[in-house]
Amino acid sequence: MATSDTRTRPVTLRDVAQLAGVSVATASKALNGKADVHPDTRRRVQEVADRLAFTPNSLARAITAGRTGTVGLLTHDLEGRFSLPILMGAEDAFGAGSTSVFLCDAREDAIREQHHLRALLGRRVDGLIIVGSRTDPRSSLGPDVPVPVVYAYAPSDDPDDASVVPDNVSAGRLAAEHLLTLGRRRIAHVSGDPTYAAAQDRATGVGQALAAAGLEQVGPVRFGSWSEAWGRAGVSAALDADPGIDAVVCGSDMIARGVLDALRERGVRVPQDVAVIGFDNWEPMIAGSRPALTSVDMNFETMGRRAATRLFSRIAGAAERGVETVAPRVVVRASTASG
Amino acid sequence: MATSDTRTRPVTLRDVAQLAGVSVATASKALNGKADVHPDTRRRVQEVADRLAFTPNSLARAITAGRTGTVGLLTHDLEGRFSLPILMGAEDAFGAGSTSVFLCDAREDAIREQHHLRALLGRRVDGLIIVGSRTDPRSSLGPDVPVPVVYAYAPSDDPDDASVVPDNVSAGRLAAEHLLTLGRRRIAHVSGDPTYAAAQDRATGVGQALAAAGLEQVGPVRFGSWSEAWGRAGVSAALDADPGIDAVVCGSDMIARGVLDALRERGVRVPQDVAVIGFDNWEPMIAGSRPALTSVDMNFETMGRRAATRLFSRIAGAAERGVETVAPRVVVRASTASG
DNA sequence: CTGTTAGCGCGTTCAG
DNA sequence: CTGAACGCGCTAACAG
Repeated sequence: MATSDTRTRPVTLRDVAQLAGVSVATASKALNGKADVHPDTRRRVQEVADRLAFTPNSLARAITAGRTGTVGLLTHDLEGRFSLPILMGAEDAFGAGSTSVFLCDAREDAIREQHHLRALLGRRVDGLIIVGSRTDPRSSLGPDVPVPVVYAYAPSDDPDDASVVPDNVSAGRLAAEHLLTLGRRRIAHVSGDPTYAAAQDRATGVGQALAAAGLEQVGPVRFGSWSEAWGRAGVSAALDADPGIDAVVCGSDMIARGVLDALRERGVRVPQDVAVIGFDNWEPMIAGSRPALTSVDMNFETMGRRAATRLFSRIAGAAERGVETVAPRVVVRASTASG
Repeated sequence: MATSDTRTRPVTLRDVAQLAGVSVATASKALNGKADVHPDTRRRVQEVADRLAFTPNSLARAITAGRTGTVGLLTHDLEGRFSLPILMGAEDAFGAGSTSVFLCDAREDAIREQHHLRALLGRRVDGLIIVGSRTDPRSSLGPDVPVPVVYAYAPSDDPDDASVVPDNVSAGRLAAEHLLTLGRRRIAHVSGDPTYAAAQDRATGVGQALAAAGLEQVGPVRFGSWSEAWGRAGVSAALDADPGIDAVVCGSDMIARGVLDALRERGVRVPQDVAVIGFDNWEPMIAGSRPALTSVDMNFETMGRRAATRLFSRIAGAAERGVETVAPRVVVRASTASG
């Protein structure tokens, strides 16, 4: 039957050369746009290659080139909230085609990380992007990895490594400044798990902005967990303590979602009575919120692009080290609409 | 120290052999556990390899082996809702280590798909998994792809291809049967975009279960969009038309989330007055819902494992063709708790 | 302009 | 038990 040739050996350059009646070297030069090939010859070779659907074997090419045109993306972010945008940014930066990305999920497990690391190095990736699951510094892979490494989202604890991280302090500042711009003066902050650097950093940023405006935050930062349930509970506690609150900074969009629900149920109007802002600009949370939620976007795609770009520089031999932050931006929606 | 040469060329088998004072062949045999090597020699080679952190070059190995130990996962699912669980299932099935996965995002774009396809084939992947963004059949890559292909989530329109898809008809049936088990008899169905096969299939399943129980659905299937807003609007319309509804099947967890909110705001108690069930068991939606949402899990990870397993069979030469469905399961939570 | 030769890193014969 | 030689697919350097 037709499937007899199931294992059709892929077409090689040799096949093309043979059918075009030239040597492999000539065929190679013709297809790679090198000089010193007669136009006619080039065209003929090109034609045959197309007809045979010839795909050059990158592996063989890699042997001599010394580079495989492949990078590894080793993530610990199970759900892909950070790693997918980063992957997309990286794909963009690498320019479709010349570089491909191996994605491995280490699931917060050092053993698995080690394992994938070996697998990736064995496949001779040209470089590695390591994505953490929180913004707290993580242990460096060390200087003995034979390829350049860039850490994304979670920085390496070794300042000599290259890291690209979101700027949560700026994000906090931006959030508070946005509320201040609207004329809000009695601002509370309901955040998530206080063991997360992201929670602390955002709180720091909020504090800076308020201090700069000569204001004090209404009540302490109410830390809890990264959940809607906590958002509901946290804002209730805040309102009970200080009914005069006119804005709430929420540690994440999920928390904001809970805050919005609780406010609505208490009959507090958003944004007229209280303005609400979240962090992450996470579509699934934003989409259903009432009113539509203003949020600080951490620009993960940019982070991916930057990580990829820095990795490229390092692959090319540049020194590239230290932590680079990615500036966030406020996406304004109804929950802080002026008026 | 050694790190002076930043671009430390990866250690090759030759290096190991030299330092161990043996030939490459001996080193190879020693490290690969082949017979006919003196135990002492083996140990010495092993030691040197460890000391040098030698990682065998899979690329070179692939040359002779004819297989690269690499598969491509080409997805159109931007957000990773399907492709990430599938990736994880695939990683599991491949057994950590021997096989790595190239993940590419084609973003619903045929050009990009073609492009990534070439890149993957050029890297000589042993096989491909193609993940669609909806369960509607997609055009086959055709028989000319030189490696085995398995389609996941979206089946190929060519029955000779191998596909692994969620069983949405069963899912609909399971959902309705679950409600029937609870004693609910007046069941409405609020679903999403009717152009999606998933919406139609789930509706079909619901209809089958009701018919089998000798019941009629309360009102038509209310199609709309895959959004919370539509969930709120849809259930309101349903209730206005038929106040006696005692259960609602929701086309997705997002819709269910909207339905729950609308019911609560109307003073309808869940599950006492109306039971609610969704589809997908999507954690971000489930987490914040009040009460906790019962949902039909489509078992994406299983889908990934099955896709990987079938791909393996095909790589090994098996015939493997046709569409395989993955059975869903109901995850019961408070929104349908009995009592 | 084109063909020949060498070699990349590794596994695999096949002689020693 | 060991080592030299071959080949995988391709490109670079050199001859013609």
